[in-house]
Amino acid sequence: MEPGLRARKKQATRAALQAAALRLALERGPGNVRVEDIAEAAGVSPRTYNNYFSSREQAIVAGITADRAEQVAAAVVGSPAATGLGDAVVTAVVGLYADPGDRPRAAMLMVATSPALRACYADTVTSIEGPLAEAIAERCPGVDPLTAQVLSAAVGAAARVGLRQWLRPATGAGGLVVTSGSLPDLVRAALLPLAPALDAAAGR
Amino acid sequence: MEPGLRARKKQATRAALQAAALRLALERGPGNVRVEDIAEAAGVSPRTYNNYFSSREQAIVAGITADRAEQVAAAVVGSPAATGLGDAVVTAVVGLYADPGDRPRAAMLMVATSPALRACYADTVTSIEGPLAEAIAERCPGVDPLTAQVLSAAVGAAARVGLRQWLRPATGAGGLVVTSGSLPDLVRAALLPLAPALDAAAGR
DNA sequence: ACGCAAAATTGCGCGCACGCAATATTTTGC
DNA sequence: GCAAAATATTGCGTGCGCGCAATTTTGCGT
Repeated sequence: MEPGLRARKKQATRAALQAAALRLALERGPGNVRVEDIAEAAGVSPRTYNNYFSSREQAIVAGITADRAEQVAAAVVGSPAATGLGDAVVTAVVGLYADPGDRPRAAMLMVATSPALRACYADTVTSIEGPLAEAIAERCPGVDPLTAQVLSAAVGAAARVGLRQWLRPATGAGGLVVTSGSLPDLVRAALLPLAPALDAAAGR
Repeated sequence: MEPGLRARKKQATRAALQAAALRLALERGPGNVRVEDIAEAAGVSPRTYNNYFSSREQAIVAGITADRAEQVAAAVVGSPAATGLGDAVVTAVVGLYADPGDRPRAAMLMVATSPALRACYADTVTSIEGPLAEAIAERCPGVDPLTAQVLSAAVGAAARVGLRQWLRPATGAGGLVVTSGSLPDLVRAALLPLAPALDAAAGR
């Protein structure tokens, strides 16, 4: 059964809201954009905005991190069967942060600047946990569903730590090493300590 | 240097706010308590409330989960040196959820009922991550600080999953096993998959 | 004891999130 | 096609979170 007019229109307005939010935030700065503005730009009532997104920042970051979840899940189930679960997951997640061009880079800079956006952006990794858990369960039919959930939640948490580390504005004083490498490397480093747990669960 | 009058008074009003919030929430139900009420009960301005807590629910849950963080950290560094890091951490965290009496149980029931409180309660485990990371670093001087952070974040995430599982209102339909055991057992089960990662990091 | 600087409290105003009920639009069944 | 059921959009009202500036309280040196 195809989506139907209703669902398609819903997706359309959602996309319009995301696009409008991102555009306005980029050209005015995130602090100078009210929900009213976004709603107007998308041709919809302010109240309707909050039917789609439950915070002002959500639409902006949603415009950046569109379909992370499906990406990771697909990468995990699609990785060669020979590789261990740890490698598969780490590679899949790191793949999300390979630099994809120029427009996104400006967006990331904006995210790094605004604390509210940082927080919201970190929260988006939560959205991958569900699909990732399913992917793990599918790849390793033997594991307890709860274990799969736990592992994916742990992966999410680790990714958040890596993210946080990357967009830390350089604390200055006490920090011994402030040089944060490239994002993918940082995320990989953050995920690595979890590999033993993943492999142990996979190996039963 | 002892706290000084200033800091002590601050702690006093914070405690008063927590107590008032918890009391009012228990006797009226969490939905029927406005910030204004809590502030008034604590003899302070509504604006001041938000100088101490940044959400309406925070004061309530703070009244329940007082000094979790120090507890866990102490338990980790204080556990016998012979036990592996995995066992030490698991035991320490599980120890937080040993049933401590009757008043807390009523409070937990209230938390389980209100979605907003559930979310806020889950967020509180985040507060243990910092101290836990320090404790891990102290116990195993060899490990990378980033690794310590990652592991404690993962532990927090796992604990959240256990919590969520426990206070799930029984989805009914598709759930094969809805019988959730006791909270401590559930949390232990959730933490167990991470033990390999902890031990691996500790053993270098 | 006194006054001054630091810090906490307070009032004010703005925008946001959301429940609720009314309204408009789409889908379904005939 | 068309009425009815299902679902989406909107306006309104309430409470919340917080930046800002004025005011009060606290701590300390002399």
